[in-house]
Amino acid sequence: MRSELRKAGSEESLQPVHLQALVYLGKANRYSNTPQALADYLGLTKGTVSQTLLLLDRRGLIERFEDDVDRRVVRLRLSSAGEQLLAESQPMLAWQNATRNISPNRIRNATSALREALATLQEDNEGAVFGVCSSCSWCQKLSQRIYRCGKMGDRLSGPETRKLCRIYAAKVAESA
Amino acid sequence: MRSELRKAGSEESLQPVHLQALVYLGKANRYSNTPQALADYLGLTKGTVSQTLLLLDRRGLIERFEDDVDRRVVRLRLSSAGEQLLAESQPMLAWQNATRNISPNRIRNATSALREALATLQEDNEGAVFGVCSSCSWCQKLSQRIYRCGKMGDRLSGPETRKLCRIYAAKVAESA
DNA sequence: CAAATTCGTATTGAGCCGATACTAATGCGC
DNA sequence: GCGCATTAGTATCGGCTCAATACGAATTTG
Repeated sequence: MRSELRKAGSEESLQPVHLQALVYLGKANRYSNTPQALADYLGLTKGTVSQTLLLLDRRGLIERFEDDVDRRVVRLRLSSAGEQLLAESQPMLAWQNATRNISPNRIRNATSALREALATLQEDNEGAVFGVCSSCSWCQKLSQRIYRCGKMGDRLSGPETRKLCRIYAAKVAESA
Repeated sequence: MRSELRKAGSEESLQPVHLQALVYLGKANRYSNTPQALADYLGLTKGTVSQTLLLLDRRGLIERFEDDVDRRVVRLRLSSAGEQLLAESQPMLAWQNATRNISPNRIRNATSALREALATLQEDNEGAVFGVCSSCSWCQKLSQRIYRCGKMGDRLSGPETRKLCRIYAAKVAESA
């Protein structure tokens, strides 16, 4: 994975951590597109992440804009150049390819086991727990296409419930 | 994982990569305890790894000695201090704990799927393929406790067949 | 409104990392 | 035996990540 990331990044002369940041920003929902959330996700300090974002901004790969409500926080978004770079280099593609010889069923089973292990690991670490809305205990389905976050009280579109959130709360009573 | 490794290392003021190197050296068999093998394993250049080893040597965590046959190669071994540090910090312990709520059967299935994905990934990368002797196609069982590496022609003890090898060749005909 | 807290930034220093150049040992062809 | 290419490892240099610290600005609390 280290080699893979370094190779993918070197073609654009980006460091591994820059690619990881871009990947994250491409998946972060409205509650999670801030420098602090990215720092929690990457396990780095906010100062370090601030430097990373400075670089990505200079390269025109992300856009930064103020939050309307709390004018301290900065919202982050992939620029079109950033999305294009991500689509071209596809750092995760190698992993998808690596599973081509494995049956979908085994992949599903392995994925769910790993997801559980990750949740436990994150809890042990008392670190931020990230997850997608669709498996979050706060997520409510209002109608065919409208969801709602019970924690924040906002309505969410279907696509947004497939994004990554920093205030994720795992559903309990999964397995013994 | 990044946080975990950084935290475990910071207690000894070691960087993540240093711990990874120690973990590797604790698992590498007689064909794989060289700087070059470590570089392949970590996906770093030999020059970079040379620096890492210099540091680990200064700290007394590893021992370096010449190979008898080829006097260019350097053999690496954990010192007792290195083994102790590894046993205390146990960078992998967090992962084991994270799987405590998952049934052994699911863990086995997930592990085998991941192992397959890793092999495919390594082949795609044309990188070094590492694996343990027990699942290597070169490994022959001579008797109850004696094995043999068909590639190198050496006899191997039972414990050694559970170590990590750089000249690993995956068994074919596993699944479609 | 003052104090404490939180989000983000700027700066500094330690140290990883790759690139390059180098030495030394081995193997190949003669 | 004697060049030539190859391989294992080291030394040096510059770019850059990263944590620590300090700071400014906005928000919250009492």
